[in-house]
Amino acid sequence: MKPAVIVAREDASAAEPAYVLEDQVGHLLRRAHQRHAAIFQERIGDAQLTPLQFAALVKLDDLGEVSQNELGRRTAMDAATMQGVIKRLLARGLIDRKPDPEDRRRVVLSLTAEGGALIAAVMPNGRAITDETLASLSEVERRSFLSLLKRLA
Amino acid sequence: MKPAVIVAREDASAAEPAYVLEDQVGHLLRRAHQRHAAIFQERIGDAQLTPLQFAALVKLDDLGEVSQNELGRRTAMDAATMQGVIKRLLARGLIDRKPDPEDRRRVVLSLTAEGGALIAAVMPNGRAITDETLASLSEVERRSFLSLLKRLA
DNA sequence: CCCCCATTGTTTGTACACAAACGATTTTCG
DNA sequence: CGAAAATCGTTTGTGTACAAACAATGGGGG
Repeated sequence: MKPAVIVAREDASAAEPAYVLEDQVGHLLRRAHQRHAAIFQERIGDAQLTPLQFAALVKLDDLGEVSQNELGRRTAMDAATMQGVIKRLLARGLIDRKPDPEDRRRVVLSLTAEGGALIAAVMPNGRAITDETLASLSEVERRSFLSLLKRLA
Repeated sequence: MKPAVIVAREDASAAEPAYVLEDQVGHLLRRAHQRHAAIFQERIGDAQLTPLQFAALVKLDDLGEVSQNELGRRTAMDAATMQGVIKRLLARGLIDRKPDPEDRRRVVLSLTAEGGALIAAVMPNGRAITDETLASLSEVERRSFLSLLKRLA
């Protein structure tokens, strides 16, 4: 026999369920992102390369030449963050930077030969990082998770 | 009639599908986390309170008295990050800090009256932030997403 | 044509995030 | 017991992340 109504609560006198930090999206997103960053660092194969730097190189590889702000929009970085990322990639000689003759506010960014070689070399590691991050999910669960996550972002 | 094999590729000569930045878990986690942080800031109701500070206050409210490292473990912050968070909460008088008589390495943290009042006041906003972050998903999708996300984190 | 307004890139200041190294304790185990 | 190992909190250095304010340039609409 089954009771007509089941009431399960942390505290029977509480009007609302408890606020459990570990169950909040924000906390879980932060921890998942932390874990991914750790996997990235361990597997990318270049100790100096960070997730944002990798993203910038991937996009430059896709797009060829772009302005700094444009690249920022494509990689979801704001202008101030972009500043630092670009500075470090320039210092390593992975990207090139020149003024745009058609718009003197702009600078045009592109990969150097070294940047191109590096991104080609570490791209497979990028795939492996994605796989390992999702390793605890089945193929079906991964697809479902990614599709839901995309709708949140 | 159905062909025996379907091969769909970005580039017929490529051995692997393209690496699309926008489809990678890492990028999506980062963007979802960014969006959540923006919603948090706009809705928490206290301009100075950050997600980590909120998390620390929530946990202190749960636990009563804890050491600094213990609180760090419960909120997924490392010791160095904790340092800054604690410093700012102390400066605002939201938490209290005293040496542990039983272990001279430790300091014991707890909420002050103000800290307790603040956390009680903004807790409902915390719930609203979670709701708004997940607003684009149905009830079933939310449960599914959170359960998958928890397994990743 | 010219002024307003948007865009581009830069700087400064605050707040995570973590590695690495440190001194001071406490615990463990030979 | 006493030395080695672990834990606790701190500091320093690098790298995101974003708000806010800024100068320079570009694009329109009156």
